[in-house]
Order: sequence, then C-alpha cells, then structure tokens
Amino acid sequence: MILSESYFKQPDVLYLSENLLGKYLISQIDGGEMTGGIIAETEAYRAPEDRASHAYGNKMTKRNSVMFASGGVAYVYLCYGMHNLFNIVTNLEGIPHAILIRAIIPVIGMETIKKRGVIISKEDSFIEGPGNVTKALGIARQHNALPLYLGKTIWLEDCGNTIATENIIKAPRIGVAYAKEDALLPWRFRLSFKRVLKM
DNA sequence: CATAGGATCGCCT
DNA sequence: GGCGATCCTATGT
Repeated sequence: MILSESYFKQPDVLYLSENLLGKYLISQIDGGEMTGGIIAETEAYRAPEDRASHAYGNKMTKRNSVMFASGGVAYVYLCYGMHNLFNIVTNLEGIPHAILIRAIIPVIGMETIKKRGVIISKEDSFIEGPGNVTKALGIARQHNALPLYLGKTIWLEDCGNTIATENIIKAPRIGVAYAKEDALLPWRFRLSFKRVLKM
C-alpha cells in the first residue's frame, strides 16, 4: 500500500520517524529500473524549536523553503559539497517538520544500485549513511519538492512490517553538535535487527 | 564580492 | 580516529 498524503500530514514527527522504520522507500528515476529498500534508520527534525533543523526559528531560505510546504514532499539538499541528503517533509503547511533517511536495507534493483557505485557488503546488508541512500536510489537535488504520495519517481509503501518497540534503537542524531542542547535529543531511530522483517 | 562551514564518506594510518 | 574531497549556502561587508 502506497503511503498517502494524509499519512505524511500527521502532526507527530517523532512518531512518524519511528513508524517509517520497516516501510519501503522506492525510486524509479527517469523511467529506469526500480530501486528500493526497507527504511532502517531515520532522524526527526522538528522546527521551529529544534536547533538542529535548517528551519530553526522558522527561518526560511531558498534552500529550505520546501520544508514549509504541506507534508508529503521531498526535501533534498547538498551536504558537504558532494552528498545529496533525502528528507520527507511532514505535518501541515507552515510547520517545517522533516525526516532524514539515514539507512536502508536494499531489496529491489540490486544490480542498478551496484551500478550506481554503492558497495553492499555481505556481512551487513544495510546501506549506511544518508549520502549513500540517495546514491543507491538515484535521488538528487532535482527531486527537491517532489510529491511522494503519487507512486511515481519516488514513493513509500507499507508492505506489512510491524516493528516491535524493543527492536528500535533511539539515539542522538549524527553531526549536529552545533545544535547545543538539542544535539542530545534521542531523535534518531534505528532497526536493531533485520530478521523481524518480511522481505 | 568574500568567506566560513556544513544533517558526509571513504581512505589512510 | 584523523583528514581530505568538494561546492553550495548563508551571511556579512
């Protein structure tokens, strides 16, 4: 079942970040092969009060303006001059909540993922790191502001995985030391085991 | 216009 | 665990 626009408009970005674990993130770029995987790690960004968010204090810039759009669109931006980072905008228009996808378990289109230069080791089949997730799925800045509920180009599906609370690790977010006290919030969510999943 | 720094990654030691 | 790559973005003059 493709996740709907109303799903992404839900107000609690922490709940959604946790709920997205186990869901499929799928891409079909320029009519090519489908690629996708199971979401294994997310981070919640909850502006205006969250100092780690690009939209802290409701600050709107050219880069982050899509964060203020109605939930269900992509926020893709370039980090460190070379990595595209993929976020899902949530909540209602004007409330800049977003969820960063940090890791997936690749399932669909493994050959295409490898062709894109992503190395998948046998021991650990996770694709780790937000820059690697976008590389694997062919997501780049041209997909900024793209709706994610139409089942085209980039979308999410619920395939019936239910993740028990004890299989979710909650931890501080990565790379946000500049956010002072908010850097310690346990707003990163990660699967502890992949065997709980239906592939 | 100039500048500093970033929601990172992979290779090196 | 340290560091270089690499360039856009935001900010200040």
